[in-house]
Amino acid sequence: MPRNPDHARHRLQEAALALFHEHGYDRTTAAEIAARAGVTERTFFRHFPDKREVLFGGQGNLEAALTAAVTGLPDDGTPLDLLHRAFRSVAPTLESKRHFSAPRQALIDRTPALKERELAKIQSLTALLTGALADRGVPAARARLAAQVGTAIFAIVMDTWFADPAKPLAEAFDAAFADLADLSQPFARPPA
Amino acid sequence: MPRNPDHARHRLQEAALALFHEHGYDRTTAAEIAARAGVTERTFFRHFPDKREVLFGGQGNLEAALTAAVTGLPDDGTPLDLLHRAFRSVAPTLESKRHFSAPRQALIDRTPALKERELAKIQSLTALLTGALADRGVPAARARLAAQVGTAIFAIVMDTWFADPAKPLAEAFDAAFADLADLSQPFARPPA
DNA sequence: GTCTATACTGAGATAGAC
DNA sequence: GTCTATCTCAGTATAGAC
Repeated sequence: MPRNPDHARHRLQEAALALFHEHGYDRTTAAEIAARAGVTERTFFRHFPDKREVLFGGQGNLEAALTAAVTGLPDDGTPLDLLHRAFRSVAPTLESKRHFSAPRQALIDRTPALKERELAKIQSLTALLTGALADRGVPAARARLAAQVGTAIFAIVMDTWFADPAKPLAEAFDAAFADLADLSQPFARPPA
Repeated sequence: MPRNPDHARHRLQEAALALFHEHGYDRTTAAEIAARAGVTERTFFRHFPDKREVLFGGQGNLEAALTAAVTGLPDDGTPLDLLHRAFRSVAPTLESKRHFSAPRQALIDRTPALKERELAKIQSLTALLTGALADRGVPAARARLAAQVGTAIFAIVMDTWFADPAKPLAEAFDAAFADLADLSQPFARPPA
């Protein structure tokens, strides 16, 4: 029997996304995914420690790109400014993958188990960005707060962009970071 | 037939925390928890939809208190001010429960499966606060951003407070919101 | 309360790449 | 020969169905 050493992982991910889309996450078994990919169930769990992870593997690119951007950007600006520019720098890449990431996100949003995993990934990104800011000399507490606020903005922008891709991502990031300032301004109750 | 179903739930939670502490989350089975609480495994899953949830049941009080605070506070101030005061209002309650919540949090922090669930609970709180702010007239996008930033601050403050309870929670909230103002100050002015 | 599907784990064997 | 990916077999625990 022929072995397909490097491609089994990728085939598993494609099979998983297709089956999840057809029957839903809960109604798709790991054995079914493995069968469509041409491997055994046990092989599935060697590539992915659990069923949720099959949709999140190979996502290290974004994390690496963002941390590299934060590390490599010119020195001027506040921590939030650094994150703002880092987010802008990955906007083209994100936009080029929308055809894949949008349906994937829709699936995640309607599957609580996957939503939990996504939140954990976001927290992992927050930790990486905290470290990247700290490495540049930002005091630990400020770095952490900035990273947390930054990933919160990132998540909101991505969510609204998935709902309506009309506005370019870079502009959405600009608007969201500008909105941060508005939060310090008062608001009025609606007329009764 | 047990006569105190409400107590069974509480006994299950206490048994779970104790066993998780003794043997770790992964190495504790739902059957073991049920046995120590004097009920069957089936009863465990009737009270909690899954094993993770046993540590998060009965946490609706905090969510209710925070949303009620946001809804009931006087009108003046920014969205972040509202959240700031809401957090301050629950600080005494949080401090009174530290003897229970601190070891619980330590267990969550070293158990990825529980950390995921906690992040989902935080997101649920974020959604509630977003709604509470929106009900007061804060525009939807601003409400969401404020709630997201607010819960990020809340999580950071709780984490540092668990690590070092020396500073009172109310003061920690004051300091964290002040730090946030520092982070966003450069963005308060329109770009040149 | 009972039964069962399925997610996940461990140990050992096999097959090909190097 | 080593190394790594895969398979086989046997098992436990969660969670949902009955």
